[in-house]
Amino acid sequence: MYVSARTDYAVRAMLAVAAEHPHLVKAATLAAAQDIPLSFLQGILLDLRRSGLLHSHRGVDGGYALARAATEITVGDVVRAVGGALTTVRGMPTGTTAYRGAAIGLRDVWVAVEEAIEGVVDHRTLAQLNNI
Amino acid sequence: MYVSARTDYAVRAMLAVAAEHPHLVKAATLAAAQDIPLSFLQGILLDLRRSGLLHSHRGVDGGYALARAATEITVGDVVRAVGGALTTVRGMPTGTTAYRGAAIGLRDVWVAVEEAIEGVVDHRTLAQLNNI
DNA sequence: CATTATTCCTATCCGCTAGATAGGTAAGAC
DNA sequence: GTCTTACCTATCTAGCGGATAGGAATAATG
Repeated sequence: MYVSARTDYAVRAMLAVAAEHPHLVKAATLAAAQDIPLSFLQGILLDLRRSGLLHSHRGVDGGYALARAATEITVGDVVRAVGGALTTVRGMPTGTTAYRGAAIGLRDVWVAVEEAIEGVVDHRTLAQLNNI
Repeated sequence: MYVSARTDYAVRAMLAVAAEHPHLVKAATLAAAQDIPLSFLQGILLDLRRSGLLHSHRGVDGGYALARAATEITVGDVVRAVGGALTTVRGMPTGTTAYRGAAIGLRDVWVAVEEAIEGVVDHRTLAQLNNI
């Protein structure tokens, strides 16, 4: 059970952007505030923009802002935006793997794990996390 | 959220061994039955033995057997045996990471995710999964 | 309108670890 | 002693984490 650096960084960056809503925040500012390698962060921000979670603007005083309200974005949305599926087993989405023999029942365990994770991340919005 | 190949293989191997309890099962038999690379599986079996989940025996008619009853081994036990901590974020155990600024609340989310996963894997025994 | 500074965007390269493989060593049964 | 099997070590490969360099778009300024 492993949460990748890419996923962790993505949620932290989204929270930092949400805290400044609706103002634009520069990638360099996010990198410094959350201690994230800038170039790596830029690739993550690109994924978040393509997934429709962020809006970007170039030029002087450019930066990133939330594409919709912080109350309408969950942690699960962010995880799926940068990682594809919420949960994977050996790189494959949970539930697509074919088990056989004594391991047939294992598939249901991984599915149950995924549902348990969904129960947490799909009910935590960025707005809730920002109200410390 | 990733389940590594190592973890998936470990649980499948344990289920295959449990199905033959209390007879010894050879590593090559496990590899063929569950379609796991033999050499990779041998390293996993070594971890499971060192963690006290398996008992091994060398020589002719050697192999592996459960160290305790299948009713007393959970999926969580196996996951922890091969992966160290049940859940990690960027390679660090959940709860040990230090967040700051707008991301302070994120730690509690990952902790909640870990507890949700524990609720599943720590209540599924090998015996339950073998009774299909 | 052209220039320029700023910023997002893209492509490429490097180190590390997991996944996977092959070969050699030690222990138990006959 | 010989065979079989677990056990250990070394090696190869692909992908993630991270760094560097440059290109493309935007807005301010003269």
